[in-house]
Amino acid sequence: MSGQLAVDVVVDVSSARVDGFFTYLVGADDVPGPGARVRVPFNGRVVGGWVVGSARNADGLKGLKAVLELDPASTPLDASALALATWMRRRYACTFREALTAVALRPSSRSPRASYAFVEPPSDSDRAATTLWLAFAVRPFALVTARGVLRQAGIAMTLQTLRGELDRLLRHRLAVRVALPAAKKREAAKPRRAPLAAPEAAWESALVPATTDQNPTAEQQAAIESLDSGMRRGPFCALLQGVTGSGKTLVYARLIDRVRRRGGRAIVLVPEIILTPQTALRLQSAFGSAVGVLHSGLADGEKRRVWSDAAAGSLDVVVGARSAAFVPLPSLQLVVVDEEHEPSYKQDIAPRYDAGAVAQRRMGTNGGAVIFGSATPSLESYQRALSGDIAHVRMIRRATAAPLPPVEIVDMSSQSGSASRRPLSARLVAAMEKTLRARQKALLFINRRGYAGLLLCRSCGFAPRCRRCAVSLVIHTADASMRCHVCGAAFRIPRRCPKCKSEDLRPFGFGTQRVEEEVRELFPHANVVRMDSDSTSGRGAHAKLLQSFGDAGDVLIGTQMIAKGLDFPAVTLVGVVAADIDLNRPDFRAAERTFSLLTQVAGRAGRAAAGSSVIVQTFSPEQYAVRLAAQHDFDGFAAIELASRRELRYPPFGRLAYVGIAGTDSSAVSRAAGELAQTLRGRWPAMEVLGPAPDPLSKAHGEFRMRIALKSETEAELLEACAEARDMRSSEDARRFVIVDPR
DNA sequence: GAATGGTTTTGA
DNA sequence: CAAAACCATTCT
Repeated sequence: MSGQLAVDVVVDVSSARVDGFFTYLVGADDVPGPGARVRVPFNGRVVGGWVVGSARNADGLKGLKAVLELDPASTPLDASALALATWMRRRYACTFREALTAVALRPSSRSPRASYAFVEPPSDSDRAATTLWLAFAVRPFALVTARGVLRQAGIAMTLQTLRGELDRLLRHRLAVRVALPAAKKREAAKPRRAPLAAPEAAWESALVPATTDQNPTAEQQAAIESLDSGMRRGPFCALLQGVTGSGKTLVYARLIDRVRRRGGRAIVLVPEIILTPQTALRLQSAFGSAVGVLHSGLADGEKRRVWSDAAAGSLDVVVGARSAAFVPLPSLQLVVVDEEHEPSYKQDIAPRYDAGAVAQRRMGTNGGAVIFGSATPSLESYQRALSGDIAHVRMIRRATAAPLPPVEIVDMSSQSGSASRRPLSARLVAAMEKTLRARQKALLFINRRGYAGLLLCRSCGFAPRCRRCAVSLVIHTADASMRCHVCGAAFRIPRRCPKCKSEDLRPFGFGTQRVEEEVRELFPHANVVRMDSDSTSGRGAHAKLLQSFGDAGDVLIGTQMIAKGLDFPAVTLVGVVAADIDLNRPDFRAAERTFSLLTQVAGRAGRAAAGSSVIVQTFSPEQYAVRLAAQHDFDGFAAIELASRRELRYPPFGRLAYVGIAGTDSSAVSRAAGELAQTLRGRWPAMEVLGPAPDPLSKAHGEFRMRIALKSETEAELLEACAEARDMRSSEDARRFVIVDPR
């Protein structure tokens, strides 16, 4: 017996081709445990990696290399984190490494950038290399810097070509790759607390009149007792379905309080980063400094601090977006998923996990509880609650006892003549007049930013589209540009039609900017605030706009970012400018999304007292999602929607996955997609393989996109097919991505 | 993804 | 004829 030991390591190399672990030798006196972050030699270079599993005897294993070092800076993952990553890998058809980067605190995105350094002068004949040598003979340089120097010298080069050139220098041993010294790391940086204080204070005064020390209503109390008794019985999962304004946050706070008294800890997930401050403040009023905030918007250092505080046990509650589902809180006993129907809980890049499902997995294995809260649950959760798979607790009254506001539908197709080209109907304008005269506030919701959805040529029907993304360019008046909302490209608005040279170009379809213009014209004395991702780009801009609306605003115009979580008691009128925008999206969830959006927006009205109203403008007044949202009838809507889902075998009646194929060569993409679909059909005759069809986003960032939909009765079959689709060899110039349980 | 080694292409 | 381009294979 040699006594030599070995560990299995997942290398931090981003390719599906190296998914799995590799075995390395370790010294007997310095054995890294499972979950440790190490550096290992890999194919001629040094890469990071995670140890999975414990050390074992290396006898009989030949040709192994040795672990170089243990990363002292990172805390090892515990066994449950490793188990969670293992589960994610299969569940979301991602690589081991992708799963681990989600479960571990994501390594700094600004890792020391690899760069180059000369070791010998290049030959005189190579002009580019000689130029670089003159500039960087003795110091290392980065790719981008090199390009700058070359451009100065009049040598233009794409990064791609430059990379090739530099790689050639490496091959010829004239240069080496080095890691740039981590001098730019902010060791000496001041804590980033101060700039955060002001916006948070704004939230407090504008939006958080209610703390959690109010007395629960009878209905809230009943919900608390029922959920708590379920929680005490072991692993537990429940849907808390409470109408907008029913006071779900108070219920969460009380449950967390009980968990905490029993020595447990809790995570509260909210759908978006901008919603964390208000939730955190409410919980801080109850639990003080035991509450932490964690999301991807924090600076690296801050993130690290919260993460380690949580792991050390000095936090009892962590509030955060999606990624907070992984915080390593010891004795974690409760995860609250607020607004659980929100699609943002699904991560849209690999690993494409769903934070709610992750929470459930964590609590299922740890014996804790998950509470999904929503006024308009996802049909998956709702069906599970109906079938008794998870507990179902409802709250049908608002905590303030204010009634849900009446909703009036305005049929925009009956608007005649010039009125039909304006965003606001006479009915909505009249209601706004009345509201403003009473010194109350109005909120206008339109789910499209910019001025107009497209520019239309009246003589030939041509509408400019983004060449890289195949979507209409949206008109923005602020800088007279047309912008692609997929890739961000911006163009000047043409005076004449690029196709037929006609000058009769007209904006078509309304956006927030157009609505703002209209409102300013109609109500010149009103204080108008517009909130969309264009007006909230700066740090704290979001909170500042809300503050100013709360203080002196009359009309708030915005996209879906104003649909959630706002609580302005003075808002007595809510107008939905165009309910059809989401309804017409080519997605099986279009109706569900429209229903929930309308309900959430309507819920912003009259939270304090009676006498508020909601006006919904639509071209489809009879559509069931619109009609039933207006009647506040979730059950009625769900019954219709579930019946149609059942018929088409869409979730929750069967499992769904998309396999996407993307590439710059359109025919290669469709050939690869066709072959893949055929192979899948042959391999899985019982499974429904739909397509390939063009992805709803048929072209994005210059890549053509196709999509194959997989529908299956059983999870095992679906996941196996997904893993196969991902791993299948393909010689084509087409990349593949798998989305299990799309939202 | 990146390195390696083997094969084909290309241009003075 | 050798450098460059291409391509498949492998990584412990």
